[in-house]
Amino acid sequence: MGNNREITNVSKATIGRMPAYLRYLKEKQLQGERIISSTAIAEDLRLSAVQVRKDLSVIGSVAGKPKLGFGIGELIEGINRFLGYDNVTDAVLVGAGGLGSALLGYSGFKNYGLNIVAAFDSDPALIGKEVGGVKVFDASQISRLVRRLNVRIGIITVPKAAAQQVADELVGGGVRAIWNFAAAHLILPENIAVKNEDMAASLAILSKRLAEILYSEK
Amino acid sequence: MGNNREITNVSKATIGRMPAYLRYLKEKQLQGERIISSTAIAEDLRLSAVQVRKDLSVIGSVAGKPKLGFGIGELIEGINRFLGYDNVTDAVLVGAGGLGSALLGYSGFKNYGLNIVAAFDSDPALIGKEVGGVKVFDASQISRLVRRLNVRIGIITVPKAAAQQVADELVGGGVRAIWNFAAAHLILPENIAVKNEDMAASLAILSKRLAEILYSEK
DNA sequence: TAGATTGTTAATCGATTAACAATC
DNA sequence: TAGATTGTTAATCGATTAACAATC
Repeated sequence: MGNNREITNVSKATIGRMPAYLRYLKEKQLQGERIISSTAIAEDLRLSAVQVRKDLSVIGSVAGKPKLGFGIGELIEGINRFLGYDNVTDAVLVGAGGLGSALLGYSGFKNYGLNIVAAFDSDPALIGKEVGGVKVFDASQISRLVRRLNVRIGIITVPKAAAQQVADELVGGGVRAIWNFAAAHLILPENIAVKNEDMAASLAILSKRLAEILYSEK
Repeated sequence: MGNNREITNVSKATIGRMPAYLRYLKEKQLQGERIISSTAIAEDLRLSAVQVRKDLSVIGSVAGKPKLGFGIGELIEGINRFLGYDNVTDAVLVGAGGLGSALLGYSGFKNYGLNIVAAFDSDPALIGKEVGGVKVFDASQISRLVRRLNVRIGIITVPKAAAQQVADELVGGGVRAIWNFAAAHLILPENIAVKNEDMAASLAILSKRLAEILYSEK
């Protein structure tokens, strides 16, 4: 995150595919490959080769070589830089219940440039404990602690009913980006980045696709 | 899920917004409202009024009344039917670890027409136990049990390395739709619906937006 | 050199938004 | 009736794909 110097005129779709490229390329590198063509990437990732080339072109520093392809190491380095994985950003998580503690226990976020430095909950049984190596504080301390720790990213994993208030407190403490796992749509100022992780939306899309498939076979 | 009679020519984007409309309308209904205009919905949900009307138009049965707006009860019923929430579909979940047990403990899926009837794991400490009221079976039984239970939806919450094999076994048992929470991209036949829940992709989009906001203020 | 692959410009496709007639 | 709101057609915007020249 941190210092992505160039300002992004890159589509959300492209940004969203970058982590998948990164995972794929790392795997190839592990298998001892050093060079790969957009055609090969496209085939394995079920994309079109043009799209792969267009996506990869946003990593300013990397250029493919006609006839040969792209240097895998170079691409990995470029994507890491593009996504800001090279310098870690601090975050806090609010709601150390089921989903919250699952996220706290997930060690992979560090690879994605995210470091959860504190958690909050209103349950006295959780306050003061550690979950996934992260200390849980009283939810009443959100604004104060977020400000003191100078945190810019907040993760919300509280029940729907509490989500808006939590969001307001995070923003009050200086948070500028909210990753919202609650099934509630938050009302926030324009200059706050919000990403809703709407499970119901995902499930709806999957279910409709399933219905289509089953229907088309009848 | 179940019996969505009409075949969907509805965009993924529209389908994805439906659960948000539903939540919003239920809330309004709870507040005692009976009628609402597309303008009001749009304002609260930060959408455009035209988009709201276009989205709602896919619910064949519902028609708004010029000057008045839409009947809230009618809309709720229509969206429930559209999304197939009126008849529940069975699913299985593989990987009863952190994220898996969080999902098993989440009672809300039933409202979304999803009923998790069995879980699987390879950890002997979990097999035979119940998590969130759902029994955990040995992962070696996936295909057999899925077939016997006649399940069509599989949820994957295993580590990356195991995801492809689990997917293959689910499909082998007759699953036709996979909700994949593993950071792995699955290779599956054309006629299987897949929805990847790629946390890294979401986080990347959020981080880029944050970087833009912070940059634009400097 | 010949052939494979890149990188870019133009065309297409899909989704959103603007314009406006219909109507309660 | 007058005014607000719906529903639809056309225009715009954004993302993907096709076409093709450049090049190692």
